Amino acid sequence: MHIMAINGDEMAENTFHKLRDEIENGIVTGEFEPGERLDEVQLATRFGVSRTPIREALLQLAAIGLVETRPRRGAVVVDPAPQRIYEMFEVMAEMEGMAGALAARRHTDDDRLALVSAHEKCEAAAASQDTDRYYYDNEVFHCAIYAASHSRFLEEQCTALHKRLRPYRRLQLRVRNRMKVSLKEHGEIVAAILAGDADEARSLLRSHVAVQGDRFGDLVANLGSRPSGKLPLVK
Amino acid sequence: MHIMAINGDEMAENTFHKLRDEIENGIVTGEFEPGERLDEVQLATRFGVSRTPIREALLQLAAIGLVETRPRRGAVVVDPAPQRIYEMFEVMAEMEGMAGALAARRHTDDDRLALVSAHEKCEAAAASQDTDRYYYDNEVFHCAIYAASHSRFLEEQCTALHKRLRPYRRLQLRVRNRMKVSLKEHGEIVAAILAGDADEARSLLRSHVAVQGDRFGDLVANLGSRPSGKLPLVK
DNA sequence: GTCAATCTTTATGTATACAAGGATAGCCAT
DNA sequence: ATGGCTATCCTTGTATACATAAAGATTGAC
Repeated sequence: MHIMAINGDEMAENTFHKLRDEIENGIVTGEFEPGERLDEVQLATRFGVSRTPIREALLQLAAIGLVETRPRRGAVVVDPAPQRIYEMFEVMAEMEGMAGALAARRHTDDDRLALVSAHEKCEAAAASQDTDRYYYDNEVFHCAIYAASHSRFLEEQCTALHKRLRPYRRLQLRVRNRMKVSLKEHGEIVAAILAGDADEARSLLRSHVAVQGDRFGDLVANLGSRPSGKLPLVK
Repeated sequence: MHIMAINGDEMAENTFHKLRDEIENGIVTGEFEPGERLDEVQLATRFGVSRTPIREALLQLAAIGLVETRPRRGAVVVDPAPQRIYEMFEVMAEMEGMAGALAARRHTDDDRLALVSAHEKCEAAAASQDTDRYYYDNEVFHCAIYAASHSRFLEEQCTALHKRLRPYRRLQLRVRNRMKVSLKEHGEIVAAILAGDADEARSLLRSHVAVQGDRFGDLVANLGSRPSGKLPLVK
């Protein structure tokens, strides 16, 4: 009798799975900068494995859209233009709005608890001016909404996009007072969802996530201060 | 026959690229049935290559969500439950609605031409009762809307989801009169977009794509009769 | 001194080899 | 005969080897 510690989701991962998560994490964390070349042998030696699982990880990341591969030229971390980042937020806003609308209609008691709990944690983080903690709790909050939509597929799509936008979301928090404003919007969103007001939840979430008006300018401005943009070496 | 505009970027693909497209095509075509196991050596011998590029192709397809890989157990074609298919259409409806809304606001003269032209081709196909042709022209029509949204990212997302839903969309066309109804809706959608009525375009596209009410029942019913007919796909 | 062509080098892409974990079938016990 | 255990085989997962194209360096010409 083995004790199967595997709970629904399987923890049994292969090497390339772990590598994929590791590299993916490195990308959204910023350890691997946008535009940076991801050398296979370099990564292989760094992680103490052969090139094979590295390649497999990189190809999966390429399929997701986190890296780009040019034939015979290897993989580089994607470096989306501001326009594209804007488009991504635009789509994200729509999907979150959808999730909120569905959540307003379909949420269960458990969802209510999770949502309120996540919101309270955000409040605590904001009260203690802990940006990092707010950054994390904010993610939990949004994921709670995805879950409450009771659409597994939508939840997956939202989570994936959310992950890709992680670096830029973080930049946004650096804008003055953004945390306070964000928290206030969270409160209204929770109220709308709990009240079952789908339309209100949708529009609130849409504008909460969208990067419009000044916020787009703020984002672009912060992009510049990013250590990225490896300038092509002038010979 | 698409006219794949080669825009500066080279089409120079590697073996695993071609294999990926080949297998992906086989999946959406129905050659590889849902739930079918994809044996690596079998595919390797079939395509006359080694296991390496096959694995790379399968892993990319796994990242996209067209196949599932269980550790040490190989890859199988995903076989989504009706509930999940419904969810996918639900999300697709929202995204198409968004594309339509953006298209209504942002479309250029070229977009108008492409849209009207695609619509007319659909009319011709419907008039000649050519289901296969309608199926293809319908895709072109929807892609024209994505393009008119002038959001490259949204366009990509829509195209990807559209591709994944291909098999089920085809099933829907088998429902009596669906082609006629679909065409009528297209006409209204075109009118709304050309008129610049974003809200109308959104709601029309939403209900055009969504699988609600009877249509969900029709879909599920047709799912059962699937394995019999390998879907001939107009390429 | 600059530019270009060719050679060298280095990294990618594919094939093959090796290791290890399931699956299956056969055998033993109840 | 049936249930469980074990041994074998087969497939996946990873490492290594080899081929080839692209980037860089070196040398020669103008």
